[in-house]
Amino acid sequence: MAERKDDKDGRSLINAASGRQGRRATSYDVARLAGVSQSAVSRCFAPSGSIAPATRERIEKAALELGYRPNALAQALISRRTNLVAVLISSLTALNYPEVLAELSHRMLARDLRMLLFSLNTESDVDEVIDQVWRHSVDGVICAARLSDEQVSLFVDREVPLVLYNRVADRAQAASVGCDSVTGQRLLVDRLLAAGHRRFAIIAGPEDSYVGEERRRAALGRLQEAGINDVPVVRGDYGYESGAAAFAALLADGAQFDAIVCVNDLMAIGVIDAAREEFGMRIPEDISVVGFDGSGPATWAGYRLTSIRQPVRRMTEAAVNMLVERIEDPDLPAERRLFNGRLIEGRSAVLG
Amino acid sequence: MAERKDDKDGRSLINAASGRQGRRATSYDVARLAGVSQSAVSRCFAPSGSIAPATRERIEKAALELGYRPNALAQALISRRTNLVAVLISSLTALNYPEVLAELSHRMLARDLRMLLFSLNTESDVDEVIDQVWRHSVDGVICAARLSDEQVSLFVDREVPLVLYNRVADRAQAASVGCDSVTGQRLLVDRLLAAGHRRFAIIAGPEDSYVGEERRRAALGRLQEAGINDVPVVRGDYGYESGAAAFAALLADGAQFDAIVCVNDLMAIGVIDAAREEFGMRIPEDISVVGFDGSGPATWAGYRLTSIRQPVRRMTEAAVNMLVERIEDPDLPAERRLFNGRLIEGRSAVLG
DNA sequence: ACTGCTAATGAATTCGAATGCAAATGTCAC
DNA sequence: GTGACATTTGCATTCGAATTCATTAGCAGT
Repeated sequence: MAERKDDKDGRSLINAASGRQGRRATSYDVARLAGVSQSAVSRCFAPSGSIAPATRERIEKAALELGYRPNALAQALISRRTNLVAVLISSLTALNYPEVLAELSHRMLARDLRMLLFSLNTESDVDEVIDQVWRHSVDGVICAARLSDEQVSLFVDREVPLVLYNRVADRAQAASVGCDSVTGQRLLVDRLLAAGHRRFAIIAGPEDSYVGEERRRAALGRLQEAGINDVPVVRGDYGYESGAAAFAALLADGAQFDAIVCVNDLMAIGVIDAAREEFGMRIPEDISVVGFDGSGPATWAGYRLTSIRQPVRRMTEAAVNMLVERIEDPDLPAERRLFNGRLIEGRSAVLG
Repeated sequence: MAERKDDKDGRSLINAASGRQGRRATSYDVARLAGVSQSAVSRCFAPSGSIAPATRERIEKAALELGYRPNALAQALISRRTNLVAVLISSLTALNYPEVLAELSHRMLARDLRMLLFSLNTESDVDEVIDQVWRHSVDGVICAARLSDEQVSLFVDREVPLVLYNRVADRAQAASVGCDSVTGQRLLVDRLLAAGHRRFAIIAGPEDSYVGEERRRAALGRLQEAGINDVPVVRGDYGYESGAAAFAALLADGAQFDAIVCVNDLMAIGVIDAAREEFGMRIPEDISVVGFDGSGPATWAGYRLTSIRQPVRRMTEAAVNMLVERIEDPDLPAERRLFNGRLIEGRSAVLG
């Protein structure tokens, strides 16, 4: 033991003397310089530590001098709290993805949480990513990417708090936030009905997309309520090109419609561009187009897309809040928080 | 609680029995079950560990049974290697930000690195973020956000490998990757000159933006070579609105021009939309507009922006490579790698 | 002066895996 | 059978901070 201490003394003298080559200062270095024990240093930096004001001052002075900052790894290891949150997000498809990420990042920083980001694309990545998340002992996970029920269960079984963003788990129990598709599509469809539209088409997302299917069903449901059936549906992959392709497919099929409901903005933009540039149509005079998300480009003067703006700030805030609650009390039951989007009255649909 | 499904194969039963408090299995647990020492378990999972095949098999079986995965925190603490890379990125301004992030994420995952993401917006955040980065002992940093020279020096002094993305440090030494503004702007300006344009305007970025100023100077320089001086310059903030506003300002100033060089795509799109929708102009017939980045929306049929496509894949690959090299050998000298962008022949500029 | 109490402090232990070193085992040659 | 040698293995220590527990100092009350 004494030998160990001497060893440390020697090294840190060199460290202090050269000031350059050294490993970073530890709480022991600070303790020695301040003439206190390592425990005192730890307590000085802990919010609940009981320390005499004079001692605190000495320690803070020494810490400043050595440029000491507590090592997050060591803190995490002993306290079983990493302050890390894994954020899983599927790649670029969504147009509001940068906004969501930025909001999450700031809210998490404000809550003293750090973001471990994983961008998923191919299905094969997921299990590898989940393994990494597990190995890093994150305090929680926010997932805005497709997750199978088994994968959700993995988190539940391991008691890792999980909040799903804009999706839900089919059978497994998981907290989630979302933007209400039913009221959103009702606003959009009612808007189109009021404008006199009676012949609709829908551009939906992939079958395995939760929000896509929800929005498709909601739109179809509302149309059915209004006595409109046999609405043609084409599926895209949420991408710009797929919107244009879906539109072309509708035309090729000889479908009759003067209003198109797209389940996201990017496909709606693809539709508008294809209609205008490829087929020489005018929007909204020839066809009304509506989207969903209210993302940046949707508001551009070139599109002025009629859409549902997701309350991203409130949704991300809710996601982080729900996660923090579940980190502090892992026994909280699953919960789903649904927010209503706001109708953006653009010019991509004729006025009623 | 503890309502696990013991139906499958008894594995979860044992798992539940041994770790009923939810405590995850450690190398000691595995060692005990396999009848070996903790060291053996560690060696079994280390790439260089020397283990008898039979022992390895026993350990792997036990590990599987307990769902054991090495704790990244403990590994990092002892080995002084966290496999964490901090990525600092400034908020949503850049249109190619999602692409950059996705590419970085995948390349890092392939290199067994995890991404700690910080999204910076206000200048005030930065020091707080740098502190967090330091406390987490990241192996390196990739920065695509504004960093003062002092802040760069902080990383250099602490010997944290740093690679700057699309920016350089003024005086401090730091590795960096970028897209060459000079050749890029030369391509664009030459294209406009060949089309017969002689009256130019430039929409630049904020004065404190490195790439913005570089691109502004490069465009002005090339124009000067062609004997064109007195080019009006208006500054924007890289945002869509600011492009539109800058265009309106140019018109209000009575500037004479038929070609506009914007230092990024988003402002160019703002210009096009303002010209078309607000001022009833036709693009490119009335005015040619070029951008820089080659981001997604720039290729949309509604814009078909003539622009310089940054080789994002190669740039991110280079950034990660340079960082890994410097993690493995911290004494490597600073280095700057510049890539040439590719001219995208859009339809926002008249053909030559 | 002595008891009783609180606040401040330090020694020792802990988190979970990696590793230097020594011991044990095994292999082969002579 | 012995010695030389390579391969496995385990013990003990290490990384850096938090925390428990026991101790001490400080101070009021009687």
